[in-house]
Amino acid sequence: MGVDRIDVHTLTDLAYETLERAILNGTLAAGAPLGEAELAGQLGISRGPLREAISRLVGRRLVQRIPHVGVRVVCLSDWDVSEVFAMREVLEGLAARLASQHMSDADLVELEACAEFRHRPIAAGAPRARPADDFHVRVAEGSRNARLIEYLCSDMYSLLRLYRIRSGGTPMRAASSDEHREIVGAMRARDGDAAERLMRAHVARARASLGLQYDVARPDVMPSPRGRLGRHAAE
Amino acid sequence: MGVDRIDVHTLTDLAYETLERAILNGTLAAGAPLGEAELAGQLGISRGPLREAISRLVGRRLVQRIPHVGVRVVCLSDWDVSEVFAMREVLEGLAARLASQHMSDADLVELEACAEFRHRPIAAGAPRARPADDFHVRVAEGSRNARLIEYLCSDMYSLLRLYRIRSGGTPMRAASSDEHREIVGAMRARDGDAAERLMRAHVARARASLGLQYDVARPDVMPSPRGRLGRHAAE
DNA sequence: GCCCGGCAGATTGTCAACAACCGACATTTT
DNA sequence: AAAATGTCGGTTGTTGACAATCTGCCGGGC
Repeated sequence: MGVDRIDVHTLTDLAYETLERAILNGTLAAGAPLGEAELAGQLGISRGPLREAISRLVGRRLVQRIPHVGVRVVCLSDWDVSEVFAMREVLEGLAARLASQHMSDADLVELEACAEFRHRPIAAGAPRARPADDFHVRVAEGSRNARLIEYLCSDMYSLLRLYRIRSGGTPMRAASSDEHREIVGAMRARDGDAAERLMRAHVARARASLGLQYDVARPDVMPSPRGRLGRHAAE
Repeated sequence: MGVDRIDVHTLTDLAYETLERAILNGTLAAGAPLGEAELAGQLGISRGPLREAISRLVGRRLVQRIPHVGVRVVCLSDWDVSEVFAMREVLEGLAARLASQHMSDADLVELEACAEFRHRPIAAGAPRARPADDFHVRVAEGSRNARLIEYLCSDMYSLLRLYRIRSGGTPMRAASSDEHREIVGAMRARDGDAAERLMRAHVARARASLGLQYDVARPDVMPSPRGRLGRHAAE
């Protein structure tokens, strides 16, 4: 085959990737304010590309910008996480259903091997963005639905990792691996309905183990912090 | 309750909103290339804020940027739309389930009134971004899940409208209203399971009426157009 | 002693100019 | 004549400086 196409990296791209990594890593804590001049100097670039990178993050809703005040990393409340879990439940259910149609038998064998490993200690040393040996990531990729993969792996898992960092380590339920194996069993039997049902229950139990409520009306008001970009969990 | 924060509009915000509207309107056709200098002059602003607005759109995946070449509005293939519909199916199912728990009886009466109207001729004169009298929008809002509402109404429906513009008018199925009424019936009975099931079937039928395949392996390769920002459906 | 108004400092928003790169055309070579 | 190569115009990427705005602090007034 020919040579791989060299992917040109503009400064904006570099800044974007660096910031994204820093946010998902925990280097930039949730709620932390981002000073443009400081960051630009730190990255060795001008404020222009940096602002474009930040704008891209705004579009992805990983950071919030208040005009003339500043930018800060999003801070997920328990409520937000609860909402994310509700969506994750049905989306992962869909992924499991699709995966049980699209994954080959060989894929499923590999998947079963991943059922054992649950989240390793986060933020340890996970330089690559998408650890492909995670069970849920594998199932998502097995769906063969690019948009679903993108949303689950790039948007949703990122947010949840952000939350886990904020609220300490991972609970790591013991029964998780068993549930994984059960899901794989349904997929091997090519039973999409069962796979979806089991996956939804699995995610629901994961949410419950976090002690998160659900089905409750949203308060809809948050006491906005007054002092210049609240120092929530920052610094 | 406190007062709503008055939202100051910076030039970047203005450009962002203008571009978003233009894209979802069809003024900027799918696949159309955006020249920075031209647009900046047209909006009466400098290239700086415009580029930030575009970056935000990149983050939202409404436009694509190729370094040193240019920016163009995303062009959804039938495949992409198929993928979106798969996600929409489960997400709207979730919305229906949640809405049947959260919507008041009065809300449901109003909702039933919306069951009749199906999409009016698009792009006619819909200046406001979120027509609140659409059945699906109402159901989404009834879920009381802010993230779900945001994703369905701002991201998903926008993309689908984009696609409808490209491929002519809306099919407008006749049975749609009946299915709507059936869904409302399940919600009035506070039967979340039935509401979810019916809504999923409803969306699935809508997809089928578009003649979209599903469950098929993705080709995964697209022959990249050669001429400087392919003139797909541009101009 | 507490509240209100103005001042200073810093940060963000915007702009115009410079540099780097890509696509297309004209030229040269086989 | 066809293919490869050099050059040119135009667009994008990046920078530094300037203007506008917000925050925190200080002083005066009640």
